[in-house]
Amino acid sequence: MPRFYLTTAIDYVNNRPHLGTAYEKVAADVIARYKRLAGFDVRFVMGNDEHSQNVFRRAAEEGLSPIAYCDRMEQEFRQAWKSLDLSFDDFIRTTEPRHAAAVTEITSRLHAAGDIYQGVYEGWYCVGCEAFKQDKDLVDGRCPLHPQLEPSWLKEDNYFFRLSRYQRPLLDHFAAHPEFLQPDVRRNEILRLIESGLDDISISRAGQAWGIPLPFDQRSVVYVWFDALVNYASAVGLGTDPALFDTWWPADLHVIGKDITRFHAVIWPAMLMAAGLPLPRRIHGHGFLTKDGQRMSKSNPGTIIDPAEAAARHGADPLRLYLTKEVAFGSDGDFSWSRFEEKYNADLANNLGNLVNRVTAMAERYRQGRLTGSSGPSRLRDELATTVGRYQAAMDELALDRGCQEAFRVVDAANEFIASSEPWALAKRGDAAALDDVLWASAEALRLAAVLISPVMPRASETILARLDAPVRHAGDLNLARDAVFQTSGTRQVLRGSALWPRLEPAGAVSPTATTETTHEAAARNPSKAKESAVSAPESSTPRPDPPAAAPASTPAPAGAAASAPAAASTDGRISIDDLMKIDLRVARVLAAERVPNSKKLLKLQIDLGTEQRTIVAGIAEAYEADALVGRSVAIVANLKPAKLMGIESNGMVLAASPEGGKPILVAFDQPPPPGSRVR
RNA sequence: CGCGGGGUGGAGCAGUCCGGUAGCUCGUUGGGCUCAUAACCCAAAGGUCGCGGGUUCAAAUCCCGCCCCCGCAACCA
Repeated sequence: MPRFYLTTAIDYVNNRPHLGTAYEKVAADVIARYKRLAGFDVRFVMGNDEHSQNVFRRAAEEGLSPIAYCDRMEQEFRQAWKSLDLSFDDFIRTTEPRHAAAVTEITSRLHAAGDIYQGVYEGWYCVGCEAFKQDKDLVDGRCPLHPQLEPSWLKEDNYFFRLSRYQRPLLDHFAAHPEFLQPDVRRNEILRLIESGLDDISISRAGQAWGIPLPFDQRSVVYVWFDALVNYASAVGLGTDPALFDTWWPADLHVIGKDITRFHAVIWPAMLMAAGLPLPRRIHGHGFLTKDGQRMSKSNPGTIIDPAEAAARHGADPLRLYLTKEVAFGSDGDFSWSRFEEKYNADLANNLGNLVNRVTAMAERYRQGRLTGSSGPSRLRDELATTVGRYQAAMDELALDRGCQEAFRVVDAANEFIASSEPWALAKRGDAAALDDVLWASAEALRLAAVLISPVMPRASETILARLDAPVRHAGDLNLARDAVFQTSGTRQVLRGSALWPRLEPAGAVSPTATTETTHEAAARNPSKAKESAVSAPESSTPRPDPPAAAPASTPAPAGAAASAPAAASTDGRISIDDLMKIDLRVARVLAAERVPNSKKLLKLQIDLGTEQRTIVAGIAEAYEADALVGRSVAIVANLKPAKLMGIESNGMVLAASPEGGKPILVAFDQPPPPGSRVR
């Protein structure tokens, strides 16, 4: 039996999975299931990436040891994936011994091949990010994410991988294997990148505990990216199980997001070349999902959808169908509930679901469910054969959306066939033989549709096959060559059953907004989680709604550089009146306002505080015209340390409500108080 | 000149690499049918393919210039 080994990107566990992450997994699962359907022995691997410093910090924030935190996240991810019916065969975690063994194996090979050398990495290091920063990443010499922290100039003994050596071999490989990286946009992008020259890359970090030690220098750990890539090999036994490795390596397909193509299409192949291992056959960089046209991002909670919640709403199958059929695999796509419902009604309620109902209803009504086939009408049969061929061609080239369309073309063909052959008229006329043929053929068409759709909607497929009394009805047992073929003869006892996908009625009593509410609420419930963790500095005393979990029984977190507990946070996040009085809130009058050139959100305000005038930069340009603010009274924080924004020093902060996902709304007074008045 | 994506009938998209009838889904309108979840089938209306040049016998597609929209980043103190 031919084999097929495919992987998805492993996920950082510093955040919970969202629909964007789920999109990739669903697509990969559809491919995995399709390959099984097509007769391949499939190994489908997913997993988590756990050696990141973000994870380390995140665990500390939650009061957990890194590994305990990762254990918990594994459960969260597994649960999410389970709710989407993902059929992965293995789940790899980079903290597992088998992974460490593989990383050790690869780094040793690279070292032996002379492709690793020692050097000194020096540069600006931001403690907040725990990362080195390039000069171009710094604004006024400071890390934009942590402007209050002084970056430090660090020197670190580092090991480097001679990536530069592989420019030529990589180009040759790309030339010899046009299918190596898909889609073409990505391929061209990467080719240009390689052609422009490759720098050696640092592959180790000194003085960190969270990671896999370098075999030839235990004081350093392997840099997380280098470590993570190896998972594809460790999951099939590199360094631990040679027989398994020989069976499955090289991978047939890496499914990844377009943002990480360079790691997978440049660094990873070069590593493999250096290690003397064969390269994966194909890498597919898919696009991103947006929510209602907006990029999904933690800083925009309205765009974050919990996959399990989404699947719970109308079932995993319809969600899987949407993700597969409505988004071209490779391009970006959008998800919205209104569109989802539209598609649900069109494809599932009106077409596939209705077809199931009408076919089984006729079988029941005219034949007590008993169908017999002798020789089906050849026109329908031929048409279906062609469609199956197109389906296969599309799926083979990973055009999953087109594959789905072909599957639904089978449904259309069945509906057209029924309309044109009018079984109800045959029944009335008493033409039993013709009626039998039509009923049989309709049921066969429906059975074929169920087979073709099984990779996308495995549960629905099985339900339909069961109702049709199909000889093979378990998704895992289906075989395309055998089961996606129109049978001309046989006997079946068909069952009717209830509607698979009742039509969703728009609006009405339940407003569409009421449904979207759930996600908003979910996000709002835990604002600190929804906020991008990297943005909020560890020392910020943001009140945390969820108290740290009870002290972990396992090893306490090693005290890392920035792993210090949040300062001053008292029991429940509340502050004393003394703390409050530290904040000098004042009324100010806007004397002049102008847009900060080249900025999108910033207004430069000249304000009168009664005793003095100041310049304040406020991020309200999206909501307020500069001119409209002049003369207006605003509330400001007067004793905030100055900060530079777009090169302008801001001395204070204007208070405004910041609705989630919305534009700021200034704090206002019902009558203008004198400038300089204290606000308390 | 920051990086990237996009502008095709009312909506969402395909087609653009490799020029030659502008296609699909939804919606709308009319008709049909009654087995079915107000479903299904047939038909129709509806498009300056963002704008302006150019190449060509022929441009949505190739070339040049421009406009607009959306992400991301730089700026939410």
